[in-house]
Amino acid sequence: MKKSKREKLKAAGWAVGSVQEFLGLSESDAALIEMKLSLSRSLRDRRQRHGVSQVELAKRLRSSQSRIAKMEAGDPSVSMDLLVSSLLVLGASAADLAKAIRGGEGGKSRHAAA
Amino acid sequence: MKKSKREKLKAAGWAVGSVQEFLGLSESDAALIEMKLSLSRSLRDRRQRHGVSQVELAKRLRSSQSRIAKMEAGDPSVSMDLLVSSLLVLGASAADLAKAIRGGEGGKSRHAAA
DNA sequence: TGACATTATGTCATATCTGACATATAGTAG
DNA sequence: CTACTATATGTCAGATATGACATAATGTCA
Repeated sequence: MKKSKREKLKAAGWAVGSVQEFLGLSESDAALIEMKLSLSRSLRDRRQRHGVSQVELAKRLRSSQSRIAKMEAGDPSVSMDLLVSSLLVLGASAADLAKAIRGGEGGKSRHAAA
Repeated sequence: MKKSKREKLKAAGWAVGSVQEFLGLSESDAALIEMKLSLSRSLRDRRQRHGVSQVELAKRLRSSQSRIAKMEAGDPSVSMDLLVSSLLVLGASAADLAKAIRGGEGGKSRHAAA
């Protein structure tokens, strides 16, 4: 898929949502990126709701704090596998994942459950 | 996550469904693997329904026929990113993806739509 | 202010994934 | 049988992702 474009996106600072428009990004490339961003938002939400620090999550994942940070920052260098693994480790179900992929759960609901 | 276990799984021939049991596979590792298998089944289904050959799909993805075959065979060497990209290229929507991840659409419905 | 916890950013060696290629194995038609 | 198309399997050099590490922000509490 040519990673260079994703790098450019990151560099450009871009507003979240509807990524595509600004460079010749194919329909499906854009969709994939938005999915990953949605997952990364879900990850931060879920981690915080569970009161887990990045360091703690890194331990559970046998990864490192810096990689968790990159995940949550939507860094292009993180794979979908890692994002999904992280959510699973935080107890997300397949249904939760499905919702996250759709873009659901992105914003903080005002009166969220624990 | 230690890829070695996945390799073993592949080597063992395993029956599809409920992968976990047989080696000390963590709950979430197993879930990830089952998700990927579900995606690979969806991929084959969708590709065939669309009457697209592996060679043709490879072209659209700028990948190669052998990689498509590996994807559909559930080879441990394929990333979730690639599986998802492939489905997207075949016109799958986020909702379709969500369903696939859940394990939905695994079996061929007898009177499926085009 | 300082001491501490948490998160962000950058770099790098190594592990893993990827496309390409060769080749094998069906299946089908002539 | 041959020729052709589709799919499977193995290998490998090059690309990308990964964990680890250092270090910089940022925040909090006294």
